[in-house]
Amino acid sequence: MSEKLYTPQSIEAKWQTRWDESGIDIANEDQSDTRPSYYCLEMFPYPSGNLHMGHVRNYCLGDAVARYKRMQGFNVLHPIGWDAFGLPAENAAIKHGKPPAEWTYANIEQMQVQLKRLGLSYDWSREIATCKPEYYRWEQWMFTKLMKKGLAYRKEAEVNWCDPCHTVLANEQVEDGVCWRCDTPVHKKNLAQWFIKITDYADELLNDLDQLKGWPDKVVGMQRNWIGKSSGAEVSFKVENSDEVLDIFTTRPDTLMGVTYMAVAAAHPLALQAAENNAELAVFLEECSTISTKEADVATMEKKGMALGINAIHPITGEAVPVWVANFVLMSYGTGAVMSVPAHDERDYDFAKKYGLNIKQVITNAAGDADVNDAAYTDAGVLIHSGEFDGLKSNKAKKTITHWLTTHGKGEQRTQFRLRDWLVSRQRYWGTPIPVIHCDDCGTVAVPEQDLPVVLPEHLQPTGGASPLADCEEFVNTTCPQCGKAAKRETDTFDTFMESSWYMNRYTSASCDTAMVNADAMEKWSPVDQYIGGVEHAVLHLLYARFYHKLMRDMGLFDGDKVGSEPFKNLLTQGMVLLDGTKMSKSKGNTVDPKDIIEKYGADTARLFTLFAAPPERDLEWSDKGVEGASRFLNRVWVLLDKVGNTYQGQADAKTTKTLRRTIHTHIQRVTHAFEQGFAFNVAIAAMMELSNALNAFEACDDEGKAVFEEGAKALVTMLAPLVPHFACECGEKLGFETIAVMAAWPEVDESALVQDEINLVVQIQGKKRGEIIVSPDVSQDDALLAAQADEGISKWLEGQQIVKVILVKGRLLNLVVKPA
RNA sequence: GCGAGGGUGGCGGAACUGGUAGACGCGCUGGAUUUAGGUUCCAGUGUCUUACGGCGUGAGGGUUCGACUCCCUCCUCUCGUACCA
Repeated sequence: MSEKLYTPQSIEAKWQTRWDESGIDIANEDQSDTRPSYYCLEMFPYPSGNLHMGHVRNYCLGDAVARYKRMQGFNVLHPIGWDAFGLPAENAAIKHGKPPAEWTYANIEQMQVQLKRLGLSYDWSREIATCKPEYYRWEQWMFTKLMKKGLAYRKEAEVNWCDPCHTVLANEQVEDGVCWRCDTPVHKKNLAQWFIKITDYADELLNDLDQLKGWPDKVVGMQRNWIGKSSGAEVSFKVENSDEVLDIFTTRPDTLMGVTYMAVAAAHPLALQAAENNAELAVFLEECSTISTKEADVATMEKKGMALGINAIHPITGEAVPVWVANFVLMSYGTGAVMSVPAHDERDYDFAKKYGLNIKQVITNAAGDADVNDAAYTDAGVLIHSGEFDGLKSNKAKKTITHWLTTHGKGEQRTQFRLRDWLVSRQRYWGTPIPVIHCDDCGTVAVPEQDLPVVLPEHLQPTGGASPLADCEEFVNTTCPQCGKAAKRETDTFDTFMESSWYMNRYTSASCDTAMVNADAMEKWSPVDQYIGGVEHAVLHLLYARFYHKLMRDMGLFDGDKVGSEPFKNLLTQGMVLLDGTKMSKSKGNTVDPKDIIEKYGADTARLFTLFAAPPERDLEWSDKGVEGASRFLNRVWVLLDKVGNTYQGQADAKTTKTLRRTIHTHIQRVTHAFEQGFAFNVAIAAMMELSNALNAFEACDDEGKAVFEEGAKALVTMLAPLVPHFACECGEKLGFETIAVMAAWPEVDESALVQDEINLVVQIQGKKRGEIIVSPDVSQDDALLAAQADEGISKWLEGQQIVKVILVKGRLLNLVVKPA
């Protein structure tokens, strides 16, 4: 018995070696290759050292796509690399006392082996690691160009600061408001930081979303909301007894007459100034500086505030309204100040109630009976208590009031984006050095192109305190490229989203050492035809990558007309891998190690299960029993192939043979359709299982039967090839395929095999199924009705009833609407 | 808080543009093979009901000849929320 079983351990290595030797996974750059090109990309991994099930799922999906497209006749680019900079390497370095570089390179080596065991068809000749100077030098080059264009600039921004550790903490390193290492409360601190002006591209990033027909609607929607274009007015409030002006943005200028106070951020200059001779206020501002910088925390915390003791002058009425500081106003958003209209904004309403501030209703509903006694009235409506603007509807009032402000020099119509400029500097060691030199005389100077790359020293050891780069004299000390005097290098590094924002383009030209990308290669491969990765990247990574692609285009690195302005044509966002309903994670201890599964069942079983257990975009619940089921299926197919060429004593007459052939071709059609419709591999596999079951139930008793059975077996093996490539190759060899199964042509549907002489037509009465009739596929409504009335099981439902309506859905059902006669 | 997505048997899921709900797999039950266990094979398996049949896709309402599918209200879970990647 065991001899009959398929043994993955012995065949998987064999086929992996053959694929390697034949070079079938290398994307062909040869001009003479006339196949259309197809670029399939999975989000590259962070080299944590261990391949987890999330990776396995991601790469099995991508490999199935890449292999399917090769079989469809495409010249496929399917690259892999490493997103190698980042915080975890520094954490590991602190823990193990080894430099992050050492840890990272060792992990990459380990994960290469793990990936290869899965039998993924990668073009390893294009492998990149973002921590290598030959990669990040182009990122540095790009940044210096952006500085020249004025698209990169320096500005103060808040960071999480830990005093004892003397370092900036990532949000992830702040746990319940204290430092993860020393438990000291974290507070905010301002630091000069580098930004890239993504807001200059906000409109294009928004408009080009319309091009992304191959993206899930949800991702497009999330990006649209993230960019958050809104129109409204900028309004200037004079500060009483001062030359200062408080500028605010509002989407509701129609409620301007209802302003009863102003709110500014704790870090706002007006607040800081007022606190200088107000001890109580200073304490409050200090308290505000300890709250989280996370938007979710800011939005859900208790709203607190304090009067600054100064007033602003209402631009229209000239009345004085008090200026408050409020912990929910963010300095990083807009101007760090807002006008407050408690009558028509929920948050302002709650705040006003809490602190006894005035509430002035200026909008009412059409009936004129809306009140604000218990809650804010936030809908649009008609203006009241608004002087000359009374009686205007909200929409009209927005324009009228904005116009009034404009003509009086106190404001103007403005478009505001929720999107903020991209803060790209990090106060960390393991990242791309920002290519800038600080000179006492010349200021901030970009490193000239010929001096790039600024190479990160890889031997340094982080301690958890300040970046070791700052203490590395041979790195820090340099000369000013402009005046030649002694100067210091910037010791901040780039956000790792910088590296992952352009890697998809670098793969097209991985070995190019004269430019960031090669324009011809970009034309051949870009944009990515199919991008696959986790939905957690729906906004940040995917937005930054879209932005970067446009930056590269505008830098003239490729022809935008030929390549296009978007880097990813189609996007598949895969779900997470769960165990017992929660995400598999090391910290929770609910992981399944892919290595164990591969050792026990083979890579193909692991691949088959992850593709079968859930649709790609949904979360996948891990099931050991399900894995066994996948393994059983492969065994059943393996045994099934022994029947090829054999004749049995069955009753497979001509009709049964014809039915089998129809089944084979409807299933080729269904599998192909499932592949084409969003890569629904789970549905495709179910259809292949059905085909396998149908073949298994068939016993050929003549040559015709044998031939059809063989046709079905070959189609099944061919369609399995993108999913379980080792298994399919071995089966293909067994069946005498002319080429190895993974290079075989995808089976084609023979339309003539699909034709049916008669079908089962469902008969419904009042929409409920009451029976079936056997009719010709193109039966007329009248004939179908006669056949239904002639059927005993159906006609009993028609006794004493009058048929008032007949609906025939061709090939599907007949519905009779009746009423008592 | 805000933004987005999901909820179908005991479980994972299927159902083309509104047209037979539960394909396929897991589990379970019974049987065959086996000294036994495992494996493998065969049959059954939404639920209530003796049956006829009724009821069933998170809850409630609506549109329709017909609703898992479209509309409204609500509940709930998941993801993102800008220094994790």
